[in-house]
Amino acid sequence: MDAHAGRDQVSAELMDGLVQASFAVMALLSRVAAEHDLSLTQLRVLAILRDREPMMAELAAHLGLERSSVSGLVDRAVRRGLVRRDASEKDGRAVRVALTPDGRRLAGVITDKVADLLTPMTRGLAPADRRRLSGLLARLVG
Amino acid sequence: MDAHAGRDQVSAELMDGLVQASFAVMALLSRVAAEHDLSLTQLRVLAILRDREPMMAELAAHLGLERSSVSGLVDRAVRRGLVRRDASEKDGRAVRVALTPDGRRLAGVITDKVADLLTPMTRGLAPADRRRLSGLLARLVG
DNA sequence: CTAAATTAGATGGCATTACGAACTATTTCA
DNA sequence: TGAAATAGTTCGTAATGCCATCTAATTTAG
Repeated sequence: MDAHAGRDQVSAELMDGLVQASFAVMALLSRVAAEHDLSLTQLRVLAILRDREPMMAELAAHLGLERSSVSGLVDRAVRRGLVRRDASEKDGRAVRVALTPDGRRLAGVITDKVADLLTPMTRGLAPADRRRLSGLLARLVG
Repeated sequence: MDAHAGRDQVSAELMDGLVQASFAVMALLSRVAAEHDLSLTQLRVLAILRDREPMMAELAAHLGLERSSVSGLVDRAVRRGLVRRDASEKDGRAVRVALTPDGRRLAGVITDKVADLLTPMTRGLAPADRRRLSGLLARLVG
């Protein structure tokens, strides 16, 4: 399409690949989330809490959301019994968010399901290519 | 964590890479969208309409949304002057959705901006690696 | 040591998003 | 022609996420 002789710009092909692959992955994640009556954000919360017990503000930072948005998010997760609010002992204002056993269980199930669904997406790639892709993506996000 | 000697499962590393890279790309897209007072979905609509003038139902299929969701989406885009609803001549019920000149202009600006922001993400990759990644992603989504 | 400023989080009001069910208008087909 | 199917819209509902505001606890200054 537009040539855009970009000095050092990402190529249109790479941009397209990244964007399309991302949408595909997000669609897959949304599907899995929906199967368990979760939003994508709730799914993210479970994933984040798998190896952290952050304060509300930290969780908000991880999610890239405002504190106020996370309040309601955590409310709903608590109502479902997936997440727990623990009062901090150091700071009477602060709250530590943690998975309940149910939440941890669900997080595991979801991880497995995502792997299940991601597998056919990578069908076209030989094992060596998968390893290559894995390495390249790691360097991309790292 | 869990070994899960998956017969042919996607590796935990690849899953992580794909998911994390996708979230990074989506965050970037959301940021660009927000800069122009658009939601991620509105941004997608503009991108889709760049090379199509679909019926409402086709647009819904592209987005993976219900028809009813797309009605409001298009309403708001029309109100902003980004998108046009053309009555089909073949079918008195059908509506063709198309970009207005303003919408097309904005779509172009956004594409450029996305390329701009994607570039630093790929800073860690040598040109050859970028091409490799591009090819691998193409095969992933293709 | 108290008063002011800061911080953590919650709350309320708002627009958007997305869904499903019900509705209208136009085809299509029997 | 009349019944069924189809294209979109509308309506009611829940969730998301923002901002501004509020409360309570903690720091910092004077």
